[in-house]
Amino acid sequence: MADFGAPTLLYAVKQVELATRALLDEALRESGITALQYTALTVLARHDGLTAAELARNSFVRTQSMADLVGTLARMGLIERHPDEQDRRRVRISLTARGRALVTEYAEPVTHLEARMVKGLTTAQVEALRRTLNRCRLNLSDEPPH
Amino acid sequence: MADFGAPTLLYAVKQVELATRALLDEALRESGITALQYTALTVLARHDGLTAAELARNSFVRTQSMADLVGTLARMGLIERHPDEQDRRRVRISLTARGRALVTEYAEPVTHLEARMVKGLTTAQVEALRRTLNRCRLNLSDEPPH
DNA sequence: CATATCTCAGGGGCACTGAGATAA
DNA sequence: CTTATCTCAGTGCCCCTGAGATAT
Repeated sequence: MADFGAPTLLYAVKQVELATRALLDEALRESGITALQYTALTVLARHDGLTAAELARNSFVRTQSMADLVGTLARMGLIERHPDEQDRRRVRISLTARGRALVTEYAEPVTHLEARMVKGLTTAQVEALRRTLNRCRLNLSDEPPH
Repeated sequence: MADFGAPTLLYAVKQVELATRALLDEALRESGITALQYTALTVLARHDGLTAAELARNSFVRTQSMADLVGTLARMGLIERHPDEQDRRRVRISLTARGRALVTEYAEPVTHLEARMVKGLTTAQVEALRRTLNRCRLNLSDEPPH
């Protein structure tokens, strides 16, 4: 495939993300959920009881946007919402058995996709990529000086 | 900001892309275009005369999706479409003066955003990131063996 | 009162499928 | 006839703004 120039790192990141999203959407098509919805499920699998607002902040989107996504997953029966007894503004989110099964079912294809992405790179290069990306994320999360 | 776990590289890439998209959308808000539209304009700035189908393949989306985006940019007066004389199925796309001016106007903020992202990294680390991301993109573009 | 969470209503961007016209 | 490009029609997800209810 032609590469129409990747002059900036921002563009390079975007391109890799576009490619992974497309391939992940394709792999998930039969399940009826999108790449973004699957990603949200994996976050919940690792952090049971998060609220929609917490998920939103983690994903750099507005609370309302995350509420849409959460509502869709709830309608699909993949997550459950329970009011927090201590702070009744909050609604904590948990995976259902079906949601957990779906995450497990696609763990292997996702691992395979990631292996394809880093093919030909050394272990040291992969670890450097991971560390660097995490650093970039932190840099972008920081409040800019004012 | 809390980091709800980044177990996979796919997730780390997604997180960085989400953060950059959010900040770029914010910077571009006054201009009335989105981060994705701006990215398309920068690609056209560097590769005048591409067709919508070529842009689509480069962005891992369907021709129809790119046609929507191109139509929006044309309605805004940022690009122009000209039929190809040699192959009259093709419609070649060029930036208008206004489109070119917009790309130029935001070049500096985009550079600043990228500098913020890589703050604290060495030149060698930044170059390794660029090379690794480009390799990942190529790995994902390759047709998988069948 | 100020702040945080959640919800509702509305709008637009962006991706998809499917089908059709045109041209190589 | 097959293939590639572009367009139209319809659908749904995702993200936004703005406003309002509820709880801290």
